Formats: sequence, structure tokens, C-alpha cells
Amino acid sequence: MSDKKDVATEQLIKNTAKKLFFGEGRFNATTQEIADEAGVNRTLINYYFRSRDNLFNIVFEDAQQKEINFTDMVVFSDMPFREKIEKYLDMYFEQAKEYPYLEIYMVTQMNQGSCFKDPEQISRVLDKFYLEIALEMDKGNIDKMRPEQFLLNMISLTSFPVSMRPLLQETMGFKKEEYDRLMEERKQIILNTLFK
Amino acid sequence: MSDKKDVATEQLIKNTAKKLFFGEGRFNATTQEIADEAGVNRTLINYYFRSRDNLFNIVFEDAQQKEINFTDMVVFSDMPFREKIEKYLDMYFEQAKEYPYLEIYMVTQMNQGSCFKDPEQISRVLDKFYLEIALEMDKGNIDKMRPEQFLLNMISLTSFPVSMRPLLQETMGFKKEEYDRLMEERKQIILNTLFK
DNA sequence: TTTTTGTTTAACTATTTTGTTTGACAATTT
DNA sequence: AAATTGTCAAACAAAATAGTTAAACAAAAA
Repeated sequence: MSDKKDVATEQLIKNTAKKLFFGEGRFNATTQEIADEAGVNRTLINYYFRSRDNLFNIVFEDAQQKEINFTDMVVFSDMPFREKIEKYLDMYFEQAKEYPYLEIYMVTQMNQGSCFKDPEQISRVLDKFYLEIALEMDKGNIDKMRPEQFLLNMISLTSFPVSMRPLLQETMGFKKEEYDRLMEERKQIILNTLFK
Repeated sequence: MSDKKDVATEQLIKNTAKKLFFGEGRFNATTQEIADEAGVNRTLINYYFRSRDNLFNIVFEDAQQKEINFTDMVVFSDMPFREKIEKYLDMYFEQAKEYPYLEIYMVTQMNQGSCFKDPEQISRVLDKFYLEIALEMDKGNIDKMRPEQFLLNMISLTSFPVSMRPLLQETMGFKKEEYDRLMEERKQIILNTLFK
């Protein structure tokens, strides 16, 4: 069986869709645009994915799984708390270079009816993380608050400047390079803000 | 001249569009959907706004202006620094009830080519705010960092949990009411995080 | 070599969405 | 009373997009 050429093209189409959605924020890309960007005939999208909707759903679920694996890797890694956070920041900013609009995409999709498929898996990770946060508060390394609020703080400080970059960069009057530099400083800023 | 009925309907259509875009995150609402939601004939949208694109642009510019006025009001108000931040938080969370997706909408629009029309006005406000932040750092009320980073922190901590609510609420496994309660606690959390 | 498979091209259909036109009608203005 | 204005309804034209089908072909597999 030819397990190769077809899988490659299918993957190419999926990756191109991801690039357009998560990478460039073009959430309304048409099948034609996706095909063009992939350098592939538009009919192939139907051939492999049957319908546009189906492709969108598959990509959405991929993104979900990616996010879950991402947090999993951090939370279940065998590291001291603070190092975990640092690891998370590194990984996040790394992925953000390729897919800055992943979260916004998820929100827009969920506003159109999509939802998560495996809540179990998530809450398992979260519970463990909340425990660790609480422990860290007892040690006095971070301010006391509901662990959920700490998590919100962490995600907010990290994701927002990435997801909202077009808006922020323009609002704050930065050039590309200036904003890039701001982002590079950001890891340390976030650590200082989270840990007292 | 009848300065009334027509202006009212034009406004109604605009408000309905805003409600769908900023309020419900339905960024792809069709003219038909907008008309239905407004309880008005679809042709009226063309009658008043000529084209769908035009309506979208007008709404976008309205949103811009709204954001500018918003920050203006806070920054140029005659209050001590910390109270300004509190005022900002109050106003933001208040508006968030009506238009939680305003920022995301702006980002999606800007990813499709829109941009700000009056950068001057913005930088005037920002410069003043940066000065105040720097001053506050000298006083030792907040950690030293580039004022831009402080601003990023502030906006991130505030906006992210609002804009990304569908994603976060689902991810964190909250019911509506639980997330609402989390948001109510949030003002104090943010203040504690920003000020040392 | 023959067959199968992945891919392209092109033509065509269906559906959705936008935009236009026209005629009617009620309310308001003149 | 007559004219104007805002609104609606219905029908239609035009464009954009999605999806289907069939014929052809090259590369890989049999």
C-alpha cells in the first residue's frame, strides 16, 4: 500500500489550514485559498476531507489535542514548580512564533458551537496543577489566592500579548522589531509578576 | 426634516451588528442575520449602509473610537494613580458584560487589513500614562520595569479572562455562575498583582 | 506490463450571500 | 390634498463559494 504520497498531501492540506488559521489569523479562509496556499488542487480538499466543515473540525480537534499535550507535558514533568512555569513560558513563546492565533481561533470556533471532546483529560491535569499551586502558596513563594486565579494570571500574562499582537502593536505604536524585543523581555517580567 | 425615524433605524442596525460582533462573537454574521436580529428588512442595510463591507467598517471605526474615549477618560481623569487603575477595572468589567469580544473582533479585523485611523490621538494618551507609571515606580508602589510592560500586564490580566471566556470556562470546567464569581473576585486579584 | 493510486484539469451544479429594483403602503411633512 | 419619506415585500441579478463528476495521466505497486 502507498502509505506515503496521500498521507503527505492530506497532511500538507491540514498544515496549510493550520498555518492560515493559527498562524495568520485568517479564520475565514476559503477552500480555494487553502488549496492555493498549499499549491494543490481545490478538489483534493473534498477528496481528503469530504467537506470544508469537516476539515475545519479536524483542525480544531488537532488544536485541542495539541493544547492538552502541551499542558500535560509541563504539568506532569518532574521539575520544581518554578522551573515548570519557566518551561511553560519557553514552550509557549516558542509555539507562539508559529501559531500566535491558536487561542483566538479556538474562541471563535467555540462561539460558533464547537466544544471540547475530552473534559476528563483536562480536569486531571488541572487538579494536579492546582495542588502544586496551593503548595507553593503555603511555602510563601506566591501570593495566596484561589489557584484558579493564579492560573488565570499566568495564562493571561503570557497569551494576551501574543494573541492580541496586531491590536496591541498598532495601539502602542510599535514596529515589528520593537514588539519582538518587548516579547523577549516578557518571560522575566512574567516570572517577577507571578512570584513575589 | 424627519431627523428621527431614519436615524433611529440606522442606529438600530448598527447596534444590532455590534451586539452580534462584540457581544456574541459572531464575526461572520450575514446581512440577513443582522436584519433578522434587528427585526428589520434586509434591504434596509443596503439602504443605509450601501454595502455590508461599509457597515463593517463603520462599526469597526466606532469600536476604535470607543476604545480611545475609554482610555482617555481614565488617563486624563484627575485621580491618584491607583484610583485610576481601579476606575479602569470597574469600567472595563462593566463594558465587558455587554461587549466581551470587542478586542478579539478588532484583532480579526486587523488581520484582514483594517487598521487605526488616528495614531496621534492614541500616543498622546499613552505618553501621559507612561509618565505616570514611571512616577509610580519611583515611589516604589510598583515594580520597576518598562512602562510598556506594566501596561501589557494590566491589560492582559483584565482583558484575557473576558475575551477568552468560552475557551477558559470550558477548559477549566466552570459553569456560568462559577466563572462569573471568579470574575467578580478578579478586580482585587489584579490590583494585588499589579501593586506590591 | 498491467493495475492501482494520487493528482490535475475542466466543466458543471448547488447553495449561500450580496446587492438591486420595483411597487406598495403608512406616516409625516409641506 | 399632495408630496415626501421610511419601511416592507417579493422578485431578481450577480457574485462567491462549496461540492460533484468524469476524463486524463504519471508514478508506484502488483
